Amino acid sequence: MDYEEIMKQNGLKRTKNRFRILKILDIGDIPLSAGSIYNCLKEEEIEVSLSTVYRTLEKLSEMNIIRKLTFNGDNSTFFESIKKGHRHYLICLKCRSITVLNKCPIKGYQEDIEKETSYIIEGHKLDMYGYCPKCKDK
Amino acid sequence: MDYEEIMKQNGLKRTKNRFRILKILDIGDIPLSAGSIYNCLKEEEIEVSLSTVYRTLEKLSEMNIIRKLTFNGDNSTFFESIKKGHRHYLICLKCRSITVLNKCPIKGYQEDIEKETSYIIEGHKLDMYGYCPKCKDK
DNA sequence: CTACATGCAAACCGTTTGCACCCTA
DNA sequence: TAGGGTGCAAACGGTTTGCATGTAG
Repeated sequence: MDYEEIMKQNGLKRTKNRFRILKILDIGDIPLSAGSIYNCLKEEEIEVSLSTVYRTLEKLSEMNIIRKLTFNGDNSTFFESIKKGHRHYLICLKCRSITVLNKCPIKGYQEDIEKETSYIIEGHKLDMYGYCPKCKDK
Repeated sequence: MDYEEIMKQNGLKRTKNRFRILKILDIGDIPLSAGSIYNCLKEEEIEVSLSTVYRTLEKLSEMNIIRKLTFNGDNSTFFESIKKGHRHYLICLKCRSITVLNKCPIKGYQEDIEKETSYIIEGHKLDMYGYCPKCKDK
């Protein structure tokens, strides 16, 4: 089901702003903060207010079209399209750059924890922290 | 090496406030926010300002006596003693309670990523998200 | 035409900082 | 008694919200 469908079903209007924000999140390969999405739009000479960006991101999160992420050491929230699938991240402790990791080593762990704790596990988040090739030598 | 030694070596004074905060972090078994530490102190009828709590936590983090943690969906930072060792967490998406998981499924993954990406990996963070036994039925 | 979307400015809230005073070593 | 520690209030920065206006359906 595509974005238009999902929006229609949830009674959301399909506005230019929403599609622009979705496009930015679809094209980029790393999670973006509200502020950097806002800056992308500005660079494209598109006028949107920051609050619209936040409100849009909130709506899209509620509709499970995008997901919110936070990382240790960052004071802002990041967003990425659900289409990116299940992934992990490698954060540089110096320059804060984000690298995507597609390999997931968890597998059976989730089921183990579910049995042990009687929780219903919805998902997990695994981030690696270290120094990227550019920063590690300095 | 104990806390006193570490503080002495870093030229930090050993004040009552610092030991009180360390004690709270040592006793508790789950990560705490600055605000909840502040409240603990209040309950013990100890007068400390919130900014002292923050400054202390910052110092202790720099000295690697405690570590900072952030979780998806929380807007505050959590702290725990390094003495707790390497652990993972299970966060309830409804009541936001935190459960500690001692099993770590990562092992070889870290080395694999190090080779693949040429990063120096310092550590990783794995959190599970789901619904706790109390919340899952509601 | 109606309900949702948006811009703007103000409010929010966790966190940080400047400054004067206090206390440990 | 010197230099770090602390309280208080103000500043900060990311995020949210109230309100009046704009626009999709």
